[in-house]
Amino acid sequence: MSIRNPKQKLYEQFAIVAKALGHPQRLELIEHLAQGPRSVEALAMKLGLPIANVSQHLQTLRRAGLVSAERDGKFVNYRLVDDSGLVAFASVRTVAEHHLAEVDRIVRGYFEARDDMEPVTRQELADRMRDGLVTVIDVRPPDEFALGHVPGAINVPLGDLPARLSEFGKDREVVAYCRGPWCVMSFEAVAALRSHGYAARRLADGMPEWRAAGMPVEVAA
Amino acid sequence: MSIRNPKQKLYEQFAIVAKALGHPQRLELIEHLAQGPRSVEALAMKLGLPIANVSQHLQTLRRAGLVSAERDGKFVNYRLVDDSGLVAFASVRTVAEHHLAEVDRIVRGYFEARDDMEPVTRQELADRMRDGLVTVIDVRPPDEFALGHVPGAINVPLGDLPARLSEFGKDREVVAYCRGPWCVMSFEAVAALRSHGYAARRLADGMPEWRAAGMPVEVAA
DNA sequence: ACATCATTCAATATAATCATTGAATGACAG
DNA sequence: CTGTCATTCAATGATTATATTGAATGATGT
Repeated sequence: MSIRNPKQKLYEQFAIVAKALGHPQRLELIEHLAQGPRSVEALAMKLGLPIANVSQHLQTLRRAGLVSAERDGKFVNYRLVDDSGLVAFASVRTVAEHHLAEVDRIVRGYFEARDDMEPVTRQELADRMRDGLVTVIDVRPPDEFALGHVPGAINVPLGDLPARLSEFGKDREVVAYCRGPWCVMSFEAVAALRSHGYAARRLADGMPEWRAAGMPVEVAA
Repeated sequence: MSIRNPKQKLYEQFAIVAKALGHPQRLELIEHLAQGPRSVEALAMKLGLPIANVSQHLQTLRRAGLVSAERDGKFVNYRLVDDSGLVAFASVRTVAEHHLAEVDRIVRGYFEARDDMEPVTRQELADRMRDGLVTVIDVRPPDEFALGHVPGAINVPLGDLPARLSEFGKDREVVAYCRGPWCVMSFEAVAALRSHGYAARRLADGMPEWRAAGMPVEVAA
């Protein structure tokens, strides 16, 4: 039996955090919780997973200090304890973006040409919105939109997009955003818009990053 | 059989990176590689692990895009591909520091009073060194010291410390640093120095962070 | 060609993680 | 008190990660 010295014990603690981030569905849970607090059931619905399974993943995240739980009547609401989990997620994502060829391959699947996938930066979007040059659409579900969105953005859940194409002019660029830098709904929205002849691009990241950058956020009344 | 959509595929890629960070000994490997490139054997020696085991861990890190390998004669030298892996490690560490009680407990084990463990910041150390107020010791092994150290620091490997206590004056504060923010050698050095009546503190982080901050680095001739 | 050395590979046993199921808990409403 | 509902727990098999061993590979020097 190996004696574990303090160094190893410390590293084991760090590894607990990294391990908690090391499962695709826990990452998805973090992304959803970044939109706002949610009950176990709500999260299970969003991910399309059994409740017991989600409950266990949430407890793994809690043991890693990433989320906290608070009981509210029959429900238990989970939330991110602070931004540090998102920062860790973002830095992991950065490694994958820069060094895993597979990520490139997946993203490229959405677009014909490489320059088509160049996203709009936060600042660029803010400037162009001020000048009235763009239509901004938030492709998340209405409940997430209600918890906070880019001022002036229209809520067009991805499923509704085909039926609502006529709302947009082909002369104005449409910028789509959703939950985060790699939330695929905005990729799909842009791909759909383009296939119908609209000029469309993605915002480089999503709502939590917009909020974290100190940009104005509009909340439903 | 589940069909994996692009969203899930993306998250699986991110999870590969996080999973690679999710093992204590792989984190230790990263910390060592942050000092400079190393062969498999050299790393195995430093960690005290079988070579085949280290080789496999390194390949996990390579598949995650964190390290790269280059053959040099009989040896294969591994190195961090860039700083992004260290950034990810640092952000994972931040979560653990802030939210895992166990980390606090381990660190506290080295010190009697809480304020005794307050570390010296990089800038504070630079200022006080300029004024000639402190003795700086680098407690890493000589080979790591040779690859780059704080200018003016004395190399006192942890094992040699007891025999070399007389080199320091009890009127000058001694600042110890090693491989990174949680490299326990500096904790142990400070604890040892204090138990012999010296005024000692730790640098808040280690060599890689000092270098990354653009501070001057001295390399052995 | 041969021996040597660093590394990787392949095979194995062990351990940890994961998804699923059904039962237990804790809160609320009647 | 009873029934209902959200969540957690406990137990299970299935999958995956890990450590260990010994053999295979690839480069070097004689």
